[in-house]
Amino acid sequence: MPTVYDVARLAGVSTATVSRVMRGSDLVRPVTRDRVLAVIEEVGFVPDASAQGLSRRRKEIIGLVGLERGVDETDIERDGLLFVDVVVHAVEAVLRGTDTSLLLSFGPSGEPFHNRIRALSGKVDGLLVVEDVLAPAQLRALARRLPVVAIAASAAGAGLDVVRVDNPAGMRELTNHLTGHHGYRRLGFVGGPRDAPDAVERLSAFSSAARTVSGGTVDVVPGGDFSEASGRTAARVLLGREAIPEAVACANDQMAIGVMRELQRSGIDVPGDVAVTGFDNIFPGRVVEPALTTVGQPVRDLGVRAAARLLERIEGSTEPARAETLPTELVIRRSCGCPAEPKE
Amino acid sequence: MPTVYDVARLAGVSTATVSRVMRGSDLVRPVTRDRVLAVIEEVGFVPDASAQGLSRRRKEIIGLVGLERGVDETDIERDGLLFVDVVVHAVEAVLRGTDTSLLLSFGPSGEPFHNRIRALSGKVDGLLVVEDVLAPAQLRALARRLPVVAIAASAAGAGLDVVRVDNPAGMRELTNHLTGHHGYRRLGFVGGPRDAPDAVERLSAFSSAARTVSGGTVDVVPGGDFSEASGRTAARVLLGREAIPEAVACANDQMAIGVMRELQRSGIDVPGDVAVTGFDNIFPGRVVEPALTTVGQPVRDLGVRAAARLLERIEGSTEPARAETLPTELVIRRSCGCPAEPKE
DNA sequence: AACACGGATGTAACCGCTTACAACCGAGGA
DNA sequence: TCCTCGGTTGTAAGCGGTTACATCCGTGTT
Repeated sequence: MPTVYDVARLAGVSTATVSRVMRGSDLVRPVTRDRVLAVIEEVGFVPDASAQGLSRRRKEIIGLVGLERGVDETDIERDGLLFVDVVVHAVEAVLRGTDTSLLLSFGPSGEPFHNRIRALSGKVDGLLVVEDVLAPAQLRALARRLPVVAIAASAAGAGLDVVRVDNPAGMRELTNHLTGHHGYRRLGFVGGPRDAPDAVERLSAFSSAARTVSGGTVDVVPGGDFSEASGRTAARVLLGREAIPEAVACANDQMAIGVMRELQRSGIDVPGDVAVTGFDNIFPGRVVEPALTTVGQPVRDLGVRAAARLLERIEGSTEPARAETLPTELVIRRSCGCPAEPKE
Repeated sequence: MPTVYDVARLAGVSTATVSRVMRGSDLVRPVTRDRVLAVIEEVGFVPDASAQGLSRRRKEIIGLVGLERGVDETDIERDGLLFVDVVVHAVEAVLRGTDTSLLLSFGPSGEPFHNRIRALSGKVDGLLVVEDVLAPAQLRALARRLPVVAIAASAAGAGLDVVRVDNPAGMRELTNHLTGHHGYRRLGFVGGPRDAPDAVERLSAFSSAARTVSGGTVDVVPGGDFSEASGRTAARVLLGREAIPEAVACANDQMAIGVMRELQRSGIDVPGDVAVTGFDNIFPGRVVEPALTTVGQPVRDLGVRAAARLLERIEGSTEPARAETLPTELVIRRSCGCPAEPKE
């Protein structure tokens, strides 16, 4: 691999000049610049990022760490992809306008992954942390070492930048639709993983909203893992109850799809006998039968805002840390009992 | 940020010893090691990866570059996620057992992205290239600079490691099912992007297989972009034909779903009037009505094998470059005209 | 003609870690 | 007692860029 020294020698200049050309400095005579560029092109010189990073104290890399949920490989392949991947693509899109790249790492929360993240922190200029991969204390320790922005994390706590979605508002809106517009009273809820703050927030918002209407009851099936399979399991649990709720809300769309399919398999009509709703507004929810009523969240924006914020921090922004909450949107389709939408 | 020098001073040893402790060398007296570790823990020392990389000539980072297709952000969010993301997760899973991390970058093929990749090559020890992001010549130039493994690339050409899927075999098997088992003769095909070698291979395999049966004709609608929306567009094109094919195969599942939905919207029964099939076996294909008959490909394995191969190359393996072809699997569900599967 | 000045270029120190080699130390052997 | 030897630790030279500072050179001044 050619180095600046090789280029300098071949172009008959010093390494300083080569470096100046690479970085686009304007105090190089055009004729010199061209000579250097020609050599660079000829030998295919690409600067070593480690050397640059060491010298400039800037690696031009940010990291993103998130949870890897499915234990079953097939699950990962089929179900687990949506949330974090959308965030990744959004972040990458923001980075496309800069010189920095995205390093990523997934893992199950726990000691080994924590160590991995620690080592990773030596490779990057800043870190995006998705959901609760780290305990609050660990997160805070990390944030002392380098800029950190949390995405969809519960640890809104003091002095941390967080970007998240307004789960309570979305859930309230959905609940009002179910209890107000449709008049359902006996409600059910299929919960998600405990380490997903989103899931926790959704459940509590649903419960409290549901209980404000007179006669509203909530039958909670906890402990899903956001997969379609766990939705089916939850449906079986509900089928074993004395009375099945009139409407079942789920902590995310995939579980909702699982619930619907399992109910249908048992001859129950959705939404005729039981209404089912999701949360997230992912693609499959549009194509299932009946189409899924859900709450849409601006996942992509989540990534965009978090990336932008992190870049500012890396640039040295010192404005106080702040939690940014993005709005959700109720998406009414047919699984709640509403008629088919006119459009489409 | 504390450095080895700080740690060395505080522990009363030399930087060499600190380094030896960090790297787990066995020629450090246990008592010394413990003292050093205590200091490391206390000051929260994390080695700077740039300095390590420079010194060791190893960055412990590999890159993955792939195409970003959807121009429309919404499309990306809803449709575009599956193939490359599965690969990413698979690669990441392999890396989890090592000290190396994954750097990734997406972009539309073209000059700007090529430059980005070039710069990126200074940050990594090796590169995974998904589909045809680069022209063969560029790919080859890259491969001269550092280890490269191509995934699902057409450039099987000389001297390049490639891991891919046996599209022709899968397509042949599917075609045989349609023409043999079901006896369809007037066939249609909805093609994918020209820069997706998979799409190209699938089309040509389908065409040649279909034409080997007597009376087999193929009505090709080219130029889809793998999105559901482009499937709908293709369906509209087919609806404008004098005669709609008896069976329409699509270059991927998402387009197949689009085709089905658009046909159904026009009152056409699938599979009663027209059979539709996909390719990929993604999650939504299982939940649509009718469930989609498709060809499953081991996307995850693609990532796993490619990552493993790249790591070997980085370790210095000099065995000759080789193309590895993974098998596909016919997944029969209902959209081809077969009755519902007994199980599930 | 001597001199000041500013633009272009070169010199060399430094970024933080690794590692070849040197130095040191205590124990065992002659 | 002196030497050898193996195990432990220290010294210092890189790794490949960047950049503060020094140097050089051609003009314009006086």
